Amino acid sequence: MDVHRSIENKVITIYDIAREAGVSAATVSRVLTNNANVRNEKKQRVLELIEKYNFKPNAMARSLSDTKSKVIGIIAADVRNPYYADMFVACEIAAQKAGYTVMLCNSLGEQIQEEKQLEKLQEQRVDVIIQMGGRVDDLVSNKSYVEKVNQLMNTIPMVVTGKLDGTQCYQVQIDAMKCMDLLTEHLIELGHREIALIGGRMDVLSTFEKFQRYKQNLSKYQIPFREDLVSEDGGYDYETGYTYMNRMLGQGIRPTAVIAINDFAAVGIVRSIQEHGLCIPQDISVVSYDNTYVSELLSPKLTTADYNYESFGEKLIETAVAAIEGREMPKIQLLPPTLIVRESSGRAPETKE
Amino acid sequence: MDVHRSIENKVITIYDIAREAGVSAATVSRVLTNNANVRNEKKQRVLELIEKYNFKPNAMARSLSDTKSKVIGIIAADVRNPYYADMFVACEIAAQKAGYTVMLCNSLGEQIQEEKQLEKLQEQRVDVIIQMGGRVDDLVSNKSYVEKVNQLMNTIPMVVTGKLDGTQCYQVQIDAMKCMDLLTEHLIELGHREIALIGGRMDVLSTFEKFQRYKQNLSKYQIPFREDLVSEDGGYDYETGYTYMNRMLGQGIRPTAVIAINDFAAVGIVRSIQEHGLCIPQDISVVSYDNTYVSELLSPKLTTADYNYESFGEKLIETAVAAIEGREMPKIQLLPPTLIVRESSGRAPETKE
DNA sequence: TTGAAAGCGCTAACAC
DNA sequence: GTGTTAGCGCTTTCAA
Repeated sequence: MDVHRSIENKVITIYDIAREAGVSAATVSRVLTNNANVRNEKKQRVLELIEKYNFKPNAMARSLSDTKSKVIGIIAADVRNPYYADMFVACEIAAQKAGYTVMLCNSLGEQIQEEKQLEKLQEQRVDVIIQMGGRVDDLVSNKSYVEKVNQLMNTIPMVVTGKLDGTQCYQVQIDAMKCMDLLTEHLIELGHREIALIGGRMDVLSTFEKFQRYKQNLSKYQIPFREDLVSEDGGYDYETGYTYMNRMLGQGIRPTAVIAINDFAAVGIVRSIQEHGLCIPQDISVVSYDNTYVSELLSPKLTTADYNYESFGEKLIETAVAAIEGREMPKIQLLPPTLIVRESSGRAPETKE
Repeated sequence: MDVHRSIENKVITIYDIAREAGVSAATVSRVLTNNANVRNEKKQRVLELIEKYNFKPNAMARSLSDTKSKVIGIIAADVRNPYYADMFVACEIAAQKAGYTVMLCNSLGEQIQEEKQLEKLQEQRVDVIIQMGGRVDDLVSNKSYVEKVNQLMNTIPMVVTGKLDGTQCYQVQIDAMKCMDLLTEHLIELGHREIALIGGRMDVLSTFEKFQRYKQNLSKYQIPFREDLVSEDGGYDYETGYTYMNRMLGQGIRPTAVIAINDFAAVGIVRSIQEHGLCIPQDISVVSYDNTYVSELLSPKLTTADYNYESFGEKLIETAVAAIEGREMPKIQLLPPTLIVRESSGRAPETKE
């Protein structure tokens, strides 16, 4: 017994509208979709009734009929991470502009979840799936996931923020190398030559690329690479930054600058440095990736690489919509980051120059 | 021309399965829904084909047929705020357990957006709508929004994290008064008697309640209420905390403790205090609301009121599902907060005792 | 310009 | 147990 659908409140359909307007359901549909001519007089009558009853066409019925749901499925690693939250909201806004609705699923680091989400979105008959984070970040793509996706892509196109080798997913990525260039060049210009790199796992594509680029950049400026200035595999959280920085400082290793793999790691790094009685940026500069709001909350505020989430979202949706419509798009699109200089980076200490 | 649906990859239906299994579509449907007996032999044949073709039933068709979409619409103010992100993820997890999918919309502080989202979710024929933040936070509910919601509730039940006077929405709220009790009692026990309250707007229900309770608690402990220790209407962000604390300290007003309206405001307050050369908690204690991860990132880590997002999400979904099924539920449910003591609160300075 | 009718893919009532 | 049938609410030919 559904209390929310009493007799006087039955949910109304185009047939109800049609009957009262003295036209056929087809005609009501025509004014709804607005892609066929209807005599103005009738159109007005229909419009008034729609208004009167606050009629909203049933999206399920519509998509059943034209096999397009007008919804974009999004799988994110975790929206509680502001990086994904920023991207998701940017996508939502862009999608709305394009006439689409989004449906968000969080995989929360669970590989099984990712596959379940894929299936769920498939059941919902979303028109396209965008995946950000998770398996698509892997340096070497997971075989069974690739198979799953390939199977799915027989019917639903996908766009990812990383890659998925062996699939035809569209890739919209931030230019990780360029990010590293921005950060290292900024530091080197400030006179730094002992630059640490902390956080991140090497089996993550973007991290791996950053690490490679870091080495290239050092050698470009004739700075020797030092094993003791980079963390072995770590994570992307506060703990990672805090632990590695503590270890480094504890061993008497004193870089003049630290590149954190993201804003969270940076927070841990900053805390460790401050607890060691050192000042940022006077003694040590700290820079990072992502430019989430965390970088503005911290004291000092962080110098960080920004991705321009708004245009990232737009590009993602643009690509997704193009994929739906079967229009050609480049398989890989790289987005340029920009550097946001704040308080956490400064000239290298005198003694080091 | 849909490139993703070539001939060999047509999306298959129960009819395809039925034909190949030599049974009727109804039988396939029966094994799908699993709520009618099917001879085991046939069942197996069907199951194998489902597996073979990786068949996923079309959720649109299903909901069209039984007028239940099994999706829960969620309107949040802004998932980029960790408070909402935590709640959303908790809801998503609870919803999945209950066999539901969630659809998230962010209103982003736009009143028009809120109404649009309502309509969109209505079109999607979600089974229930949960709104967290936005108009449901208003101390005095917006007339036209109430009307809109009442209209909607003829067909779709709603549950809100605040209230909507003049509607029959289910309310699942955090006990704001209890929150304030926790914080003030903690501070008073630590010997504080000059307790400031910073941030928040008085036209927001929970803030208003906190403010009232703050006054009650002071009087309960015979502490005089001082106008100069509370901010007039402010916001819920870093700036608010920073600005008000600066003003207070600048005017020579020196509370021994500050209650921030949320973690973000707390960050601004902490920074202001530190910039004035004061120590937390030795000179001034700072406590806040929400226990988002921000409270752990900050230095010192914040003492804050926690809401147990997991059970909040569960309660929200439980109520939503009950509403869908027409089961009785209390119209108002209050969730008890708990106090998380970290580094930012300590005994009041000696001179003040 | 408009209506009749078929169909989108599924569920459920009804027979057998 | 299982098939037949009738919708669910919309869009879209096809005729008129």
